[in-house]
Amino acid sequence: MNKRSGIESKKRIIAAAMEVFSREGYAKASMREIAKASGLSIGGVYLYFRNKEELYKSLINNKMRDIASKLEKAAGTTEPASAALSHFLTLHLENALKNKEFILLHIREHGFAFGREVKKRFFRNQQELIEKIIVRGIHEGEFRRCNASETAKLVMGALRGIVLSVALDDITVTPRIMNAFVLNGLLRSGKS
Amino acid sequence: MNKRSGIESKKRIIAAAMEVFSREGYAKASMREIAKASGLSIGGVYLYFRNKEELYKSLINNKMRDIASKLEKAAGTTEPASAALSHFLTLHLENALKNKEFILLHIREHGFAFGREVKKRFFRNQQELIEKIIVRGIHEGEFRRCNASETAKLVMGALRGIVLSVALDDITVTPRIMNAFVLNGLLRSGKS
Amino acid sequence: MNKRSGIESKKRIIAAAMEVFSREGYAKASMREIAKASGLSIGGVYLYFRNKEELYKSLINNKMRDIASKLEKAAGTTEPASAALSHFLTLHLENALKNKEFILLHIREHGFAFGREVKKRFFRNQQELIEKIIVRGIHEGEFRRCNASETAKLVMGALRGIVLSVALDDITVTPRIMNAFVLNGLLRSGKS
Amino acid sequence: MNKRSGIESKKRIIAAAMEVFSREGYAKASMREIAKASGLSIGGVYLYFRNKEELYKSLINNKMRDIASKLEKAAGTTEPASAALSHFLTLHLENALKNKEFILLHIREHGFAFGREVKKRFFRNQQELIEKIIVRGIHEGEFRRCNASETAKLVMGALRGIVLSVALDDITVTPRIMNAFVLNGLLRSGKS
DNA sequence: TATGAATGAGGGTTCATTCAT
DNA sequence: CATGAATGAACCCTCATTCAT
Repeated sequence: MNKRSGIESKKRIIAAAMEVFSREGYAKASMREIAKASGLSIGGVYLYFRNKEELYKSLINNKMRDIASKLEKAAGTTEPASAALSHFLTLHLENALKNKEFILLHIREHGFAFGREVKKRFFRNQQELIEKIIVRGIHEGEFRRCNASETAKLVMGALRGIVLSVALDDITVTPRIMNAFVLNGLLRSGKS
Repeated sequence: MNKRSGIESKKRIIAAAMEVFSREGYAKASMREIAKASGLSIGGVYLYFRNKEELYKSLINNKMRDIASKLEKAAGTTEPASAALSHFLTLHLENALKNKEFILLHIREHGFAFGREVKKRFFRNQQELIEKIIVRGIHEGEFRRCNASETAKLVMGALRGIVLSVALDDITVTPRIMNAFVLNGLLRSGKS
Repeated sequence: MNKRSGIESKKRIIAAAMEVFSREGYAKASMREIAKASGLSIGGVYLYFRNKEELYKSLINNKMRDIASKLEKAAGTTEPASAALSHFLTLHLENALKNKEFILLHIREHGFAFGREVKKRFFRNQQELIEKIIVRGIHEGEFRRCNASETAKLVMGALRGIVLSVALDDITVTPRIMNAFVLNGLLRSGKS
Repeated sequence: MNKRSGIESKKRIIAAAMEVFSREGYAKASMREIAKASGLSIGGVYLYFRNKEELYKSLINNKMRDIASKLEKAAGTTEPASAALSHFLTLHLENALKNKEFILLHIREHGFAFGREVKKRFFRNQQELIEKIIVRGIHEGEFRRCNASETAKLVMGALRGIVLSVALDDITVTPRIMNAFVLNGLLRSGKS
């Protein structure tokens, strides 16, 4: 009968749920464990979330919105496209390191029925941000001509994979090298 | 009591398990469903696999070996490094398309206790294959100087992400564009 | 969702478990049946006992302790050894009648892995109590000279068998006759 | 497809079943294990015994008959009652040592539905043999006067318990001491 | 006479969810 | 707001038994 404000309790639950869902995956995570980790009773958790699914969705949506809003800012600058892209990539990488737990959960349960749409939308949005930068880069003569939309897909995919490697396998990647790779590719200048 | 050869039954189970595990993930997949999908009774499945974990591991290991052996061949050629890499990337992509189901399962349960090591080893091996090509490329003057090991990580990561996007979001990526991206990057030649 | 106090529920489970285990033996007894007999749901039983084994062990240990403590008192008296032994035997018999169910379970699963040690210890202790009485009886000139330890084994064994007959086959044995048998044997005095 | 005579196979099954039933108890013993231990396939066992219950009953009955016939002979002698009883007890003890496995199974599953009657009959018969000896002993002036029927129960019970101790706890009991105990009791001659 | 693949009921156990307090 | 005892469906797995070969 620990009296706490509702908001305080809700926050504790969300934090605990993030921890447990990340560690165990949606299916194996148990409400009992989440309750214990949040210092509430089982019944207490159900006071704030109608059921497991809702708790999970709420988690995903909140985090997703947080991250998306941070990333969007980075794409709106007027600096040269190459710098903007570097900026964007670096931010993604930093974000991944800060939210390892979430990234893992996110990937693991990507195909999962709940929140599937939110996730797809997120990636579509990110891809569009990249595409805009690429288009601008080509327009301003900085980037070589290419199918911007297709290339954005690739950059997004590559970014995703790199983030994945970092989160999943504790691989370290410095933003500098990543940016160089995306901008220059592997070939020596002058070749094609 | 439909009599079938043991081998036939085992194959049916493996196919069914792949389907169900991919769709539901390890934890949510039920032996009942796998049994039904394979046209056997529950007990029948346990005739061929001691338990759920063993069935899963067997699945992962077999598929992994298959794929790895195919990919290894591609890296052993003597063609120019750029062609070899293109080759390698293309094969990975094609492989992903053919094994969508497995790729999904694989990523979803990557951090999962069973078979974790097999998976890590697979990626480490792939990364080494890439590194060799890069080293050769630099040596033969085709690739620009860079930290081969770090770059291999990036290429592997990027490839992984692209494959993931293809498998997860039904995004279409043509090998040609992917190869161009990896080799040339985004910048126009002559810039850095 | 009949609300009851936890203690109340635990008692009901223990009583039900005793009944079912005794009737069916450990292996055949089912948690489902125990649950039903205790008026709880399956899950309810698992609220109080982690698993079947623990429930069984808890049962055995508790009952064993109860019985042992009652019997120990009887052996500590200062009356003549013959009276003390009669006392002890009578108590054992009465106890058997009161705990028929448990005696049955106990014998049935004696060799059973769980609780095997507890049971052996119980009998060893009882045997030692008997031995002390015999030693005293010989010392005080009441009992004939004999190997006290060997004889204690026999008395314990005989007692065990008599108890068994009573519990298993609904044979009636009066303490008076039993005591006479143990003290006098079958031969007429003066013979050997 | 090992060709063997039917009788040979049946014997092998019975031996294997005795071993497995004794080790595991009826409920936990599995037909699979019995089959394997007898060197036959599962189906092979079912060729000789309609089901598990029948196999068990067959086992019990056979062994019971064997043992009973051996013991009956000992009770028919014309020697003095005390010698006859000693003889009888000794035989029981020797028999127990030779058939430890079976004794264990027998006690464990005594209350078990199948074969319960056979077992009761066996003990009733043994008890009657003892009673006859006691009646004769009293008649011939060798035994003190007592309720022969009640005392026979006790002797049977005691014997059973001693046999149990020997089989269950690997306690060693010499026939000499056991006979002395049963005949003389604990008190010094001359007392009562 | 013998095999062993196949079946499916049933057993132990977990866990999301409810509700009286 | 909060608790935690209680429920019961569903899970993994075993095993007696059958039957095509």
